[in-house]
Amino acid sequence: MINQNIKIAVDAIVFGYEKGTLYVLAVQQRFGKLADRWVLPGGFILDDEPLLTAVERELKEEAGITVNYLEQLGTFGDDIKRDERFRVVSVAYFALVNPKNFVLKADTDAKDAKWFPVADVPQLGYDHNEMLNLAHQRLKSKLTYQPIGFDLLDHEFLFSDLENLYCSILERDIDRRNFRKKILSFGIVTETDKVVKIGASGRPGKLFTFDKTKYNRLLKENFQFDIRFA
Amino acid sequence: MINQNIKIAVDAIVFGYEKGTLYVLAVQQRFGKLADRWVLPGGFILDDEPLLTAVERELKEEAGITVNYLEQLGTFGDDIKRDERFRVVSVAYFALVNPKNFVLKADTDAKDAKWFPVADVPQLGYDHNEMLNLAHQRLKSKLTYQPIGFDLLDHEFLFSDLENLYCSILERDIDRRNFRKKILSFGIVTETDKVVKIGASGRPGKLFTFDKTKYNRLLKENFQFDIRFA
DNA sequence: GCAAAAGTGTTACTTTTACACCCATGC
DNA sequence: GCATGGGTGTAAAAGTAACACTTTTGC
Repeated sequence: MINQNIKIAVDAIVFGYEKGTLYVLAVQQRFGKLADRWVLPGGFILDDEPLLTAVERELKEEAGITVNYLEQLGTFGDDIKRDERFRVVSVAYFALVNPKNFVLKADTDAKDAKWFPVADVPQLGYDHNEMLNLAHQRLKSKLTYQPIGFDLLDHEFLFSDLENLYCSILERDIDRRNFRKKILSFGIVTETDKVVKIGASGRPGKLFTFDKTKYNRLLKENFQFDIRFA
Repeated sequence: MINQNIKIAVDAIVFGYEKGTLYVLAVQQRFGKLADRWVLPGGFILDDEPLLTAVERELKEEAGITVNYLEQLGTFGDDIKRDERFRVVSVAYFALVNPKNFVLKADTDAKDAKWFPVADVPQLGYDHNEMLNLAHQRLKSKLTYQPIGFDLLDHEFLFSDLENLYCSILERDIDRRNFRKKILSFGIVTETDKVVKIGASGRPGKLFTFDKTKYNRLLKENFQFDIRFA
């Protein structure tokens, strides 16, 4: 049997969105050489634990959250000194959550857990800024060909929320009329009969929901979600 | 220091294309419980070896090839019994090569190395059919938004070669005129002054090359390669 | 009545699709 | 001269982009 002296970890890049700002979750290490440094949530996997389970466990333990969307991003194992203690290969996961749904609470390994605006993230430990950059790119491109924006919003949202999410994450202006037309043409966003008003002034707007069931049905018929325009 | 009893491997899904057929490279195991079984080329990584280097080494050792294109596909580590001997997490790589450029030669660990038509692959060891399926999907989708088809063809090729590659891999008909117009409009395919004739009859065709330098230049100016049509 | 956000259509332009005939060669 | 594969243009249709005014509400 072969001998190998490498450890396997998972790390998660968890994005949250609120009022025009994109955030990423970081935790402050309690122990070790990088104590007090901010890093992405993550940790070593257990011998009998699937990778996905490990990420979910770490997110629960280190920040007290359960995400809406989770997919593998990529594995970091080319730099054999990415952890200076010993060799660690890390499988990075890309996750989305609505920050409103949770109060962050650091637990076991983490001293603190916090949302940082992606535009203003400190230097993180290990190669975690690199992971974050990759995830950020993935988020931007995925937003245009998969309806993942809804995983960052409330279950019921205003059309302007969706529009602002796209504008701020993609960092460009979007024509409100064309955007609404396009999204509605897919038929995966449903108008509720609720009307709300946010703030002190302005006309109240209707609330909408994302119809995931319908989306999954359409997928089978070769439907392609696609929003790439000015 | 934490204790972990998990091994890390890499595996490669190497696609080759020739005369309208898509092939995948498999090797026959020489040792162990799966001796004689066909599997994807791959193996355990060394303690001080980057993942990418490990894949390249295994491809060299087990089949004697060097690929044209290599990227990470994904990491398989959710099924903790995917290798029945002990737990192995495997990082799968997606690779493209022109089969004409090499004569396969099995070496060290592999008893034999062989190209199988993707449409007619035997039952492979471990979860390698699953990896192959994922890679096959990736190939199909990537073909439409990245100019990777050229890595499967000769350096100089006929337009009909490119067209047939797209038709056969995407499994649909393509309008020759529209296809040529679109590809040429990108300006990344250059006409050489060579003219060749293949087979016994028909008008000779011009040879073309893919201008990678120009493609990379265009990428910086936000160029988007994109071929999705009937 | 005014400030603020929601809601709504039309037109020009660009891109995509559909489609068929002539050309060069070997036999 | 015919069989085989290479090379080419145009018109209809669809989709995208650009653009501004009216509505509802709170103050």
